[in-house]
Amino acid sequence: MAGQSRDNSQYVTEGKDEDPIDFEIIELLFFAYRDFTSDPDAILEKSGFGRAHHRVVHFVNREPGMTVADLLDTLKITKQSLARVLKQLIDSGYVRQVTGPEDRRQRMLYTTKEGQALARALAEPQSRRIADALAKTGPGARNVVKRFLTNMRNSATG
Amino acid sequence: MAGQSRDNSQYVTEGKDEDPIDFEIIELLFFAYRDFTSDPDAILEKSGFGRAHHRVVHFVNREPGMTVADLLDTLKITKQSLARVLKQLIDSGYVRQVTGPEDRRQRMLYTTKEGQALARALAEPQSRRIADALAKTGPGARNVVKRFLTNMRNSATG
DNA sequence: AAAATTCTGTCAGCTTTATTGACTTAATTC
DNA sequence: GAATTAAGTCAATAAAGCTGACAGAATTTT
Repeated sequence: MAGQSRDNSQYVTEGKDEDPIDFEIIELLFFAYRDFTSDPDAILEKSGFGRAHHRVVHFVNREPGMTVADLLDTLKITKQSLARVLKQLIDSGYVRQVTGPEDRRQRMLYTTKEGQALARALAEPQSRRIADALAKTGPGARNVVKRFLTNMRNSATG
Repeated sequence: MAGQSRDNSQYVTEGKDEDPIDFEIIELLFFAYRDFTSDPDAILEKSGFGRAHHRVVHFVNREPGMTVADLLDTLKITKQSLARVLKQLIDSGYVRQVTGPEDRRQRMLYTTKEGQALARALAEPQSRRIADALAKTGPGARNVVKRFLTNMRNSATG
């Protein structure tokens, strides 16, 4: 299978009788998301936390009082995976638990003030990146992007 | 939620009149990307591969003849991380290496026919998801989304 | 020609984030 | 009272990344 001046025509199956694949947007999504998630990493490193902590702080902050089961369902990870991360956040004072007022088996989750500040600090560069990108894209971009992203979800219906 | 009022003043550098944070699009991006990447996972599981393999096959397929260094630069991972994944793909017959015709230290990477088929199979559900989402979003969506995603990248200039 | 650098590959060990399975405690429901 | 549920924990494992160190082959510089 040698060397130079190979016959590469075998690889050019692109666009024969097959459906075209939207490689362009697939790649744009990959790069956009990679850079988007790189924003908070510097902050997380200082706290000794990782992306898993980021997600937990974010969602608890967004939906105060959510239970552990709620969080598991949102993140779609296992209880044991969450346990480590959640414990660290609680021990560090970013998240606290309150026994459910109706069902006392439940633990309702809340961010502390520090947790809120952390969530905000992490979201801030991401929010700025989004705002800049939308501004560059033009008026009306926000609405289109919002609808597109919503439609990309599994549960999207319209 | 009766809080013990601990001294939480450490992180409270930003007060009440803060910039609004675009939590909405941050979350939409998270969910959209999570579901988007979940598409190929079923296929990968059958092959015994993971997302790392996916990325390698994808980019080698998109840019045939790219060198190992090119790939490292694209993926932004280390040589040692790539090594494991790349070796498995070569051993399984999805990717092959050709000694660089000019610089013989280089290894130019190509997908085999099987590699092309795999790349296509992985991209297909993602492409369909994108097409459906764009169609639901409306005419002109593709262009707006493309510009937005481009602008989300670190290197974006306009 | 010799030395330095570059491209690739590999060994060894570590970290983060996830997994499954099994079990416990406490609280609620049947 | 028994069964179920919410949460927590212990143990073992896996995927995918990391750093550091080193080696072979090829190229470039001196």
